[in-house]
Amino acid sequence: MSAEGMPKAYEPAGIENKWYQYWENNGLFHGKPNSDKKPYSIVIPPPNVTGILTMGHVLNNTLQDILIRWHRMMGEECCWFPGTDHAGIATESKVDKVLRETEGVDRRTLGREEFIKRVWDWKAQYGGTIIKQLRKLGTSCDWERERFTMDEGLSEAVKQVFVQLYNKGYIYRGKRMVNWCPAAQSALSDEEVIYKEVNGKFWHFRYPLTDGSGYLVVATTRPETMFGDTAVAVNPEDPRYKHLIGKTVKLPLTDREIPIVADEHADPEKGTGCVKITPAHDPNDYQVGKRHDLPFINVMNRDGSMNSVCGKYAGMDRYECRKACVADLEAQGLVEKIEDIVHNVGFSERGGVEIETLLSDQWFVKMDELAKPAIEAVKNGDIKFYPERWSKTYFHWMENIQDWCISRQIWWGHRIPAWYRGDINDENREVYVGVTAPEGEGWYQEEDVLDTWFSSWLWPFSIMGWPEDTKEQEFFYPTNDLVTGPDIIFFWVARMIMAGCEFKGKIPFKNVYFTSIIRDEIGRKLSKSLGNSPDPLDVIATYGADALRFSIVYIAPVGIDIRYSNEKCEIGRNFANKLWNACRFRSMQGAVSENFADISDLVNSGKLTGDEKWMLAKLDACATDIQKALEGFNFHQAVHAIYELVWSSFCDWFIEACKVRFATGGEVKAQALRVLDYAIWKLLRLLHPFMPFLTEELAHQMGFLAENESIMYAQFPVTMEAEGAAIPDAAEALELTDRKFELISGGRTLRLNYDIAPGKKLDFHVKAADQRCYDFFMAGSDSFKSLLNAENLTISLEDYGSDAPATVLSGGAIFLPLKGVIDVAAETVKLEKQKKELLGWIKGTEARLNNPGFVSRAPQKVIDDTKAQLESLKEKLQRVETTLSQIK
RNA sequence: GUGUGUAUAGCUCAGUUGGUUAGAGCGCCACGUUGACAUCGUGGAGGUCGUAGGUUCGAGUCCUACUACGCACACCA
Repeated sequence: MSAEGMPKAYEPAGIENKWYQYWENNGLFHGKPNSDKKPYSIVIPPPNVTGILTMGHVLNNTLQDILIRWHRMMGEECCWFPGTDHAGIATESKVDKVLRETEGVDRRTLGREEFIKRVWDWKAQYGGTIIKQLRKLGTSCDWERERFTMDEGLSEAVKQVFVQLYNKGYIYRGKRMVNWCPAAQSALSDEEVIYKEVNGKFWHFRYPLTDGSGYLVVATTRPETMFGDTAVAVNPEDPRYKHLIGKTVKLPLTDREIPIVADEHADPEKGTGCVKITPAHDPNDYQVGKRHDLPFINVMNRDGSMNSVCGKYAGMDRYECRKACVADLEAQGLVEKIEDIVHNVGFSERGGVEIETLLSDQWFVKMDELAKPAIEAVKNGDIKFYPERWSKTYFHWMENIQDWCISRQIWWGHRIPAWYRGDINDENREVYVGVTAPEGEGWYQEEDVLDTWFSSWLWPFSIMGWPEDTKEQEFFYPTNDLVTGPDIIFFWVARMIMAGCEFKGKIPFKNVYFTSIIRDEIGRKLSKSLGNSPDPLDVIATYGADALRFSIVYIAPVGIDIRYSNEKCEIGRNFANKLWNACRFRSMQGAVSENFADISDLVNSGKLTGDEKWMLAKLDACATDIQKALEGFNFHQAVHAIYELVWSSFCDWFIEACKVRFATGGEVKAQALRVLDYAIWKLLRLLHPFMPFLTEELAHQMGFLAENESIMYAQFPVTMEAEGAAIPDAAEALELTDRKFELISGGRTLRLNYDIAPGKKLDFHVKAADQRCYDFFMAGSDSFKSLLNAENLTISLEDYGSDAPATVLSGGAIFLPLKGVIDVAAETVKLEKQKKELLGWIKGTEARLNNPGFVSRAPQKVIDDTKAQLESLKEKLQRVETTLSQIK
């Protein structure tokens, strides 16, 4: 393709769509379970089916895509299993809301069956949004294997697991204190409760003693629950109240009489030392109630309103009732005082409303036995966490694990496979648990559905067809890497490990990489209400998917929160454009070289220039760096390595150094182009996992691939040594070329200091530091000269020998011969400053070497290095002094 | 309360098992556009590495305490 075919700026939109379609239509994402290659697999953390793509998804899926594309290029048989989660409560409330807004009906008026049908309809119409959006990002998921947690097969897995755990005695049903969400009108697990600090009041009420001898003052933050009080507790050792134990008080606003009991739970230091006991609405009070055999009085309806036991307050909302209670107590003179306090209150993760704790019949999973092998798997290193510290969080939770409340009083989800026979209110009615309904008359199914996570925890194998035996499981299970946010370590990661160990007898994945949390530029969480949550699709439209992917990894710090703003995507966009133009420049020099992929003959011929060896060595180092970085999940480091390679080493130095050789033409140009092509093809492959679209486009544009080939399956670069063509004298070429480039920068500084236009050709003189440098600089003098934009460049072992501004560097000194224009004063100041610095370093280094402690204790290598350093400092000083004396 | 993290240039962050001139990007300043790229180039300014101790021949790096800001869990009448 000619340069005319390449616009001056990279325009991603059309290119991205073109290649994604090509990849997907040609089945390039598909992983086959019976390959003789090494398997590599990832399961996607299934996004909510109602969801739309967020920056969090972008980060998470970019990282997974980097991993899978990298492994694919290393010749492994890769499969990334995608899908979505039915997200019980979230989806149910979302569809409920939509129905209310659009049709004016809610789920209750529709009834269970009709409502569920509507949810499926809704899912069919809008549910695929996030899946379509993920494609825009370039994710190479195996879409043929897309699954949904309520697909038939996955539902089967859920039932099997439920029955299996029930039969093992790990699942039980019982009346327990649970977290209740009045918005969803369902029980929640402990993990679904978020504690937030809120400003509240501490009300001190007078509870009159029945015998008329006064009153007790109890303090509470929840006045409305007083209708459920069945005792007042005092500490048995509390001298203030000891004599009252066994007496009763009259519960205000009711006509009930309740006992004063002695219980350790009452802390004399807290509040008034007297605590109202509401056993049906507080976990601690529940325990007290059990110890003292108190009645359990439920005072609330499912929606958080007060129920019939509350007399005239019945039907009021809990907050309304709170106000009314306080007002009425005040009127009766029973309010002692009201304090302002800040306290933690539990909120429902999904509903956002304050949760209630109340007694109800729910299904639970006993977790302690399940946890044991899962703890062991992380302890013994079968599963590794990155960053490693998350394993502490994991252990802490796992070692204190509580039973898991899995029943939800909603409709959208997997209905619990349990059936009852007998009166619904009979606690001893018959129960049957099985995959299918029992035979016989009179059975009716449990109304509740399962917690969403009860299907998600099976994801790594249910997605592969479990409980059927499938080739997918045989080949791809356990998966290799899991990439997810640390916020779901309990919800999902820990439970998947337990499920894998229990049902497959094998861990579900080997490595877990926990991503950073994305925040806005000033560190706030991204949220819709703050309006600081960028739409990734807008970002992709503006900057390109590759730019977004690259930038977000580039700016992601190691293990702490990411501060994101759209402007940061300029990093990736500019980088893409830079590479695009480098390739555009190359294509202007003529057709792609033959044998661009293998230059071993050239390497062995001994014809490589120093610059070329330097470039190839840089590529080697970068390939090694990226390999190492990705093996340790250091995405950030990998991206920085390729950025540095492309922009600095390749564009700023190597291409610039090539230009003079292109101008020379003939064999010189042909060799330069071939090495350049080799380098471009290599760095495109290095970059492909990070910027898939751009690299595919350029690989074709440049002619590295035939029309029916894809860079997706090109080999991920290894070092030239691994290719069987080690670069001769690579280390020396690296060192001496660096020195040469350093001298060139020095020369440019001289030019600027003397206000000489960059375009003006002028003479330079270089005094090489030693014979080795001299020989190397002479061999590469063509680019040396052109990079300096010099009219003449003399390289010698001699000083320039007259008054000229100079800079002294490790490779030697560079002089700018300016007859008569030298600013002696300025030069003297500059050189004196350098001399002073050098003297300081020499003094310090000598002091170190004269320190007996250093010489006797430091390793020999450090001592040798220090000595060598001192020598070079002294040499440098000498050159500075010589130059100084010549100026004067 | 327990655990855990962070503090380095104006901003956002790198900085290997301690090795002695602490780096990058952005921003800033100066100069530059007859063609790879102004989404660019060349050069420059800018940091006593949160504070105080300690270990060591040597500390941004290890230890202790403190300060500030996070996060998780627990408590929360």
